[in-house]
Amino acid sequence: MAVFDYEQVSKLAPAVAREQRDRSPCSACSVRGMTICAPLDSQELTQISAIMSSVELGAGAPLFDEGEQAGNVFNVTSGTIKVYKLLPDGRRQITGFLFPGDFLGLARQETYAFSAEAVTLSLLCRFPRHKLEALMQRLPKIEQRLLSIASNELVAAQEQMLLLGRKTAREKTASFLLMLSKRSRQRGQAGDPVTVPMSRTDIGDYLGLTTETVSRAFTQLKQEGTIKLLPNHQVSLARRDVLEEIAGGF
Amino acid sequence: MAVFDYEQVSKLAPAVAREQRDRSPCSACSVRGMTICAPLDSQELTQISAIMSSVELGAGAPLFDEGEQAGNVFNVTSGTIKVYKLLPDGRRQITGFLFPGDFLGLARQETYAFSAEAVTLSLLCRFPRHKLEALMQRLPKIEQRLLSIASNELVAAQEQMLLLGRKTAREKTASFLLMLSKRSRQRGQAGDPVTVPMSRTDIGDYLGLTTETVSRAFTQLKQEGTIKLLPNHQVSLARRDVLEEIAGGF
DNA sequence: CGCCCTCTTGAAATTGTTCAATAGAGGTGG
DNA sequence: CCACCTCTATTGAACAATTTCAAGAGGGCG
Repeated sequence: MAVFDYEQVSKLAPAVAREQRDRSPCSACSVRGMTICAPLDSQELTQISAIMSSVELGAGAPLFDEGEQAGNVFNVTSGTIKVYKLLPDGRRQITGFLFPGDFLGLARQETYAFSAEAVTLSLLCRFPRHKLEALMQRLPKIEQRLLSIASNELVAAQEQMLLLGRKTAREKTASFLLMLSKRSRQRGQAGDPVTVPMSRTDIGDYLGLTTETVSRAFTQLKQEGTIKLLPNHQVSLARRDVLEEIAGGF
Repeated sequence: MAVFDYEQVSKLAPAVAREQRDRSPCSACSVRGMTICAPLDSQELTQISAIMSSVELGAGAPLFDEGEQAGNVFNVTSGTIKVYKLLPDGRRQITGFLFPGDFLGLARQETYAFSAEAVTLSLLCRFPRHKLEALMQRLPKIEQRLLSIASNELVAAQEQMLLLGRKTAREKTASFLLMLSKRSRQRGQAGDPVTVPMSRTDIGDYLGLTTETVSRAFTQLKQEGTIKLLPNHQVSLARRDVLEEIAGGF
């Protein structure tokens, strides 16, 4: 019986979340150094893995919806997740994209304050909230780590508010590409031909723009030679310096 | 010698921060129940007050600037503080207004990620960061409180991103007034004739609009009878239901 | 190989900005 | 206490950026 026997049902998107318990999944975890698990020793990892289960989501599969009982928190181990809020008439604001190593569900409320959905095929570690909270009592390191994560998210959120409130479409797009590049490097991947797994619509909903405006901004940057659009959702930041100049302080 | 002998030098704005140490200031604190001090008993309050000092800022006085060494964290006890980020060319995004009971400076970085400045005459409690961190080791309740505060701020930040990215000027303005009203009630003050201490420019920089657009939105809401503009920075939410309808999900 | 969905491109419409001028409010000094 | 002065708010008109509406092109999957 294989240890990592994630069943492959999730290609059929939007698919239902698949899950599975697992004996020692953390030892092979490629993102442990960046997650809430980072400060834990192997004995503590055993404790946290005891309350953890795995979830696999196909592209487009929902993880949870805003307003739903917030029973779990998650750690992304592979793929891309988007987190968003809706207005009553359906307008959508994506408040963040999550990549491997990112933590999800920090809000200390009864219900989720946002919805979460897979952009691509994704794997996550799931922790029942009440169990993680119990564990935090014994391992204050986890709580400290969460505070540190929350602080970083707060800084990022303010940066995003600056972008949404004060940057032009062109500046927003440049900032977005640099953000993707930076985060790709943070998790040890290439920073230059950067993978852009999400649709133009998703990018627009993240930047407070329409699909069309995002498309035009990409086209303009491409025609100037600042970026190159490559196959397979790859974008080359041909002139990173120019991009940084345009983005203005990212 | 009076216990609360804050010297009155701050009328001359932009004034330099005034400060003063104090023996037992917390006992008279009117916002203790909402701050980081909330979970502490009187013995613990003594400990935290030992590392605290008071700061008074006149209207317009800066508290700190983005990029500055982040040596202190603060608790607002009276007045209004604005927190903002700037683009290289001077465009400004106000990422939050802080009122009595609010905590400031949570970011766990070497330097402040934003600037802070008094909107009105304000009083704050100041804690040297390294001392507060040392105290947190002994009083994990404080750390838990900070995590709870950070979570709430994160939820608010996402709400603000939805506003900035997807709401119209009219919707933003309605949301803003409701936010002020809600927070006024949270600290036990009237929710209806709400005080709007900040300028139209500040409101614009908070909502991602210009002064003129904010002014026009106020005028329109006034002419419809949804709000009434009263003297002394007061606004009556004559038709709160309509305002909520316009704001859309606040 | 073809179909469907996403992306791109164009033109018109709209929202919000910019520029400009007036009105109002608060504070100061006579 | 009143008049003045300055800063803020309001209003108007022209302009610009982005959105909306509408086709067409491209790419990936079955």
